[in-house]
Amino acid sequence: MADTRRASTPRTRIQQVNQKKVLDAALAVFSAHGFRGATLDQIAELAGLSKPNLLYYFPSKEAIHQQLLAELMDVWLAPLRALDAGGDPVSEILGYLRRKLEMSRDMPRESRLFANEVLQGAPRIGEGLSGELKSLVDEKAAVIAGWMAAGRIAPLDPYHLIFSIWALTQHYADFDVQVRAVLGPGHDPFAEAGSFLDTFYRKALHP
Amino acid sequence: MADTRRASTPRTRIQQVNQKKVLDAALAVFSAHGFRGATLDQIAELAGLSKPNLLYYFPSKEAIHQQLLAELMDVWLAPLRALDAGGDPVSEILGYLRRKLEMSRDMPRESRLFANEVLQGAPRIGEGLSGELKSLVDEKAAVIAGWMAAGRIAPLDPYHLIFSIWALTQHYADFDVQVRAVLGPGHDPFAEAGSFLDTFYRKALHP
DNA sequence: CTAGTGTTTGACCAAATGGTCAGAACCACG
DNA sequence: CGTGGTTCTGACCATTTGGTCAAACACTAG
Repeated sequence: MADTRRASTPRTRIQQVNQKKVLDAALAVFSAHGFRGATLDQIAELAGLSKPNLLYYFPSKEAIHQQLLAELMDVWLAPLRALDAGGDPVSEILGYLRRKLEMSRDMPRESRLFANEVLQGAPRIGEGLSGELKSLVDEKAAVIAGWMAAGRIAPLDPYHLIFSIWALTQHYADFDVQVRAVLGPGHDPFAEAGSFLDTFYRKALHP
Repeated sequence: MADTRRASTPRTRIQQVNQKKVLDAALAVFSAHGFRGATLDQIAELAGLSKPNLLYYFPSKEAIHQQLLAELMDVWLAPLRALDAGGDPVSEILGYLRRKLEMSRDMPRESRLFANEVLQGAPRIGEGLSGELKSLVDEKAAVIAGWMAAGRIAPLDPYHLIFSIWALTQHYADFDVQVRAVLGPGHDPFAEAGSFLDTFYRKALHP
């Protein structure tokens, strides 16, 4: 019976292993060259599989890309989800900042995959942005606005405050080459960014 | 005699006009789809020329892309060049911020072209980053460090301060779709960003 | 062992794409 | 007018690339 190879439900150990190999290779290639710039041959070679074998596990290039983005969305939003309305405002926001920066440091490929997608107009996750993402941001922006109204942190547009955290942290992953080129050798961009951003936001948020 | 069609020295009015048409079309297509994602057919059609005719003016796809990047570099660095060591520190930095934000608003295609290039590891302008760009940043970072040492603005890492301005302003061009999706309709992202960033930096820079 | 299912591959295909070329059309100028 | 350079095009080409397929191979349950 035809087995509509669905990546979401691996049945064999081999399937599990190889699907993981493919997704990992695809992440590397897509994030480095963009969707159009990536080729199945590149992905297959990096995964250690033949191209037809790769296409045995995923129905198409599109499908691989889509699954990567789908899996990424959850991980990507986790730090913001963790922002706690009951915590201390400054600690919560700085904590979010720190978690996002750590993600840029530890998952730069994922960051670039996302950046590539949004740069090109988010053709494959447009709904994700105006749906899941917007809902979450609306919710957390309200929390932050509450803190501001209570005078616990400086009054700022909460949406753009969140945007600023995205921009500043993702910049270190997405523009890594540029940052390193400008700083020159002998620097740890992420460590430096950590303390810079901490000071920066601490001052900006002070009521 | 063979005329090595060099885009840099247009001889005829027709050459001038058509080269401009090509570059404009190419900017639109490259910035929207990345280098590999763009096709000569797309560019030719948008420029209103046939593909062979397009290749009469530029020797290759690469050449078009390279010229766009080369021309862009100057424009891109102009705002930072204008940062005046003799001016008032806060005004100068906020002025730089404003000029960069205006560039994001008025030249989003250029911003995305640049972002695409750097995202993929800056394969075509790597030297530009560690040469021209680094020199300029070194110079201006020293100026800012001077202001900080004199206690005229808060002490912060000047390099990362500059990075922060890049990140925050370019974000509104490069992630425009995301920003608009999250804000929903009825917003002017750039206007809001203008006042948010002004307040934000004013607080952060205060000694 | 063996049958049946899951896995892998070489050979192949159609479409897309960057680029070429010979010649036609156009245009300015003596 | 006509001549020489400039501009433009249809036809064509080689390569790349996403994807298919029949058949070979491997593994495991009975």
